[in-house]
Amino acid sequence: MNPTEVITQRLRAQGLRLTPQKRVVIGLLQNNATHPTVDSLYENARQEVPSISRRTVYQTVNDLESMGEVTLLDLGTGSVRVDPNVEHPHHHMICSECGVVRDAVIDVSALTPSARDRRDFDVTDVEVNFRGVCRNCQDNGKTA
Amino acid sequence: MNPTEVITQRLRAQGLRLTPQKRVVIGLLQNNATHPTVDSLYENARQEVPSISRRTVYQTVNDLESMGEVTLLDLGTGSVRVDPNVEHPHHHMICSECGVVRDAVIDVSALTPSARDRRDFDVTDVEVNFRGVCRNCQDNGKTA
DNA sequence: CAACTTATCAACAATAATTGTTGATAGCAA
DNA sequence: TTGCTATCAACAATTATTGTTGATAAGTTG
Ligand SMILES: [Mn+2]
Ligand SMILES: [Mn+2]
Ligand SMILES: [Zn+2]
Ligand SMILES: [Zn+2]
Repeated sequence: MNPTEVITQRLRAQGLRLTPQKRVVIGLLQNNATHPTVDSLYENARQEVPSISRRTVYQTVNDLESMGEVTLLDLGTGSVRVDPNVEHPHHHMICSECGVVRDAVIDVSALTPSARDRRDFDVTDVEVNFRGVCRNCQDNGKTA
Repeated sequence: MNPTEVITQRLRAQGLRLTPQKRVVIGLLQNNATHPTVDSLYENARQEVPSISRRTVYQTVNDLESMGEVTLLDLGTGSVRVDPNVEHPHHHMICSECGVVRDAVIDVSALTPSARDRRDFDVTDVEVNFRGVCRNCQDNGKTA
């Protein structure tokens, strides 16, 4: 996502105002590679703005998505993940045990459905998910 | 998935019984490449067993998944899709407009995260989703 | 700075997919 | 046949997310 000053500009351009709640959520997302859920953003945001509601975090996150500042990932972990890394195309590794999501940079230029399949389907996006077990969960399994 | 007779055997081996409801759901899944939702299975099943409940369809589908006879796909379309094609590894094309899901057979052997990424993550499965617009939705858009 | 306009806040309720629970029933096993 | 136990299906609960709304507070204009 863009730096906070730029986002501020863009929000204003949309006719939206930069409230303290928005400021906090945006701050939490800057350089955040953890792919947080809305709920974890909410929990962290309340530390700074205790009165913030979950609804406001949803609103903010949806606004940011409309503006293209974040993408919302549905990776089958039960709830949406917020990804502020929209600059560098990438894919994901998802831990089946704990749901943690990590970035994976791979080349997908060779990935294409057969000509036959493409004839009836206009492909706009390719998404690769590596499913597996993260180091943490591997270690926990070892000691258990 | 296996032919109905084999599934029958395997159900019994699990201590499960082959009820009329299960029979209908299994029948609906045989050679079904539409990746139906549980709800669509339910709607079709009630035509044959009007008293069937949605819960029973969920139960049956979950039982079949535990037995490895189907896979349950969460593709971000709002509800789970049931895929009876477990014999041939394949991937999917998902229409962003209507949610229709089609099979796509591609080679993913070359798809690997960097050695660095794999060091901390034991990858067990690679999932490729082609997002786009199906022929039907393209045509509807044209005439609209 | 003051008045005005309007978006935002946050509480509350609604929605939708899925799972949990349970009394009655019905299908296997002896 | 008799009994045991899994299944049925109704009902309620759960969870993530969205809809609604009166009160508030932030921008804007003068
Ligand atoms: Mn990412
Ligand atoms: Mn399939
Ligand atoms: Zn993990
Ligand atoms: Zn479509």
